[in-house]
Amino acid sequence: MLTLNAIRNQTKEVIERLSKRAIDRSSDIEEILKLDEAKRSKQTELEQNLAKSNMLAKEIGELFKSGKKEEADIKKEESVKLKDASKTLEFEMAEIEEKLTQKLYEIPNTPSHQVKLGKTPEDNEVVFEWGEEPKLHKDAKPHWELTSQYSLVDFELGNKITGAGFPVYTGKGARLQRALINFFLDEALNAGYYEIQPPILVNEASGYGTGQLPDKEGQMYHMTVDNLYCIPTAEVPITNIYRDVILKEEELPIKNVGYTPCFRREAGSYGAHVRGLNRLHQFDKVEIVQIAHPEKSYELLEEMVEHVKGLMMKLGLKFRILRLCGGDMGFASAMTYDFEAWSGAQQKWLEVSSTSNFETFQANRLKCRFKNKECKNELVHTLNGSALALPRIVASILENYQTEEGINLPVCLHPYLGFTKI
RNA sequence: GGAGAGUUGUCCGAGUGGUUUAAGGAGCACGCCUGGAAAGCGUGUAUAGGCCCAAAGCUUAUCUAGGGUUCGAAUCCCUAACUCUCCGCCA
Repeated sequence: MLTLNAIRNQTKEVIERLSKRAIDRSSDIEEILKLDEAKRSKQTELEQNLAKSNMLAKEIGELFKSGKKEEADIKKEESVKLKDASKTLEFEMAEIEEKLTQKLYEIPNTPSHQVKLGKTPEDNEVVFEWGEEPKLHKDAKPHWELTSQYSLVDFELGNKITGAGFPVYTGKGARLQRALINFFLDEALNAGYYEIQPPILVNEASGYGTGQLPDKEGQMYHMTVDNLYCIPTAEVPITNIYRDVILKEEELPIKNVGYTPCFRREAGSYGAHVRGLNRLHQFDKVEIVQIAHPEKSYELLEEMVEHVKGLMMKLGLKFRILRLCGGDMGFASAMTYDFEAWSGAQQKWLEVSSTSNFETFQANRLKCRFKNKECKNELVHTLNGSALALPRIVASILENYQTEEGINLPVCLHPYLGFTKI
């Protein structure tokens, strides 16, 4: 959620930055400003009333004490009248306030200056590309055939136990998963991240904190009996650690890493592009999260990008980095880099990481602040990125490293695997 | 799941309807004192808002949360969350 302060004091800049999402939000902003003003005038009126009531109550107390009951009764009547007036004002104010927050919730984050104006994925900028086209033999197969040929993933079995999109990893497939998770975690630890193992069910407040609620309610699995949600990403519990927290400036930046399974309903997406491991309801991901000083956040975003880059290079997978255009960015993001791994047999790019700076958008909802040099509380910036999401990495590895004699796994994984080849 | 007890500021802790404008203590910060430190003394010590160009000042709300009773609620009533103890169940 954008801060009212920004909308009020930097109106022009907010509208300008929002326009990069290829939608004009100026009328919404105008409405917010109007509602804000209306709310404030009601509030002033209400508070003056309350101040009077408080004074009267005190006077009545003193009159009672000195035994002047009749005078007290007169003041009582006055007080009752004031109270009615206050109730009306309070109601009116609450009504305006609700409209205001509703409107605020609907406004996406303002893209950073570096983000290009654009509407669709075609407008995204490729900022980096690395690796060579794998030389595959003529019978090279897509990963969903390899997984069944080598008994790595059983989609049918998952279908039986749970449903489509919940694969069962078996044998070397399961061990590859475990190796990747450990590799990603160790790499993050070496880069200075602190490991967290969070709950994978979260409450409503956490959903609101990172912005999954109310807008993306349909994306999460919801346990209605206990009103808990399955996390769609470790970002939700790990960032919510800092909900309602005031940090010391010297604690920043906080760098956390966590592995969790992730659950996404992905309602309405079926067909060829969800084949095999391309899109699942449950998948594994190692996530890096940073809580940053506002002046340092973009530097740290680049640092995170470098970290993910390093992972891809060690895995030896051809990949590219996109800086998303305004229209393709997530609702809460101010700037996002997507990493795409090349899938040699499918001949297409698969998104394997999304690394973003949310600036104060999440921090505002989370109420995560730090005490700055003037001892004032200031909102932090939050950042996160996948480092990395497993299924599509597995797909790329299997497809790109396949030979007629089997699949040669990346050297960096050997110590984690206990075997080198499938 | 059942029964009981609890939740007050950074922390401890007093407080059963009106000088609570949240006592007192500890911690922390600053100052005095000191050769330096401790002790001692003094001052300060939350959050979110509103009025205001701003500051100063004034003001509202916040004693786990949300409702209610009352002229007036930390205090009384209702609901919920959490913590502790005992019982039950359990990897």
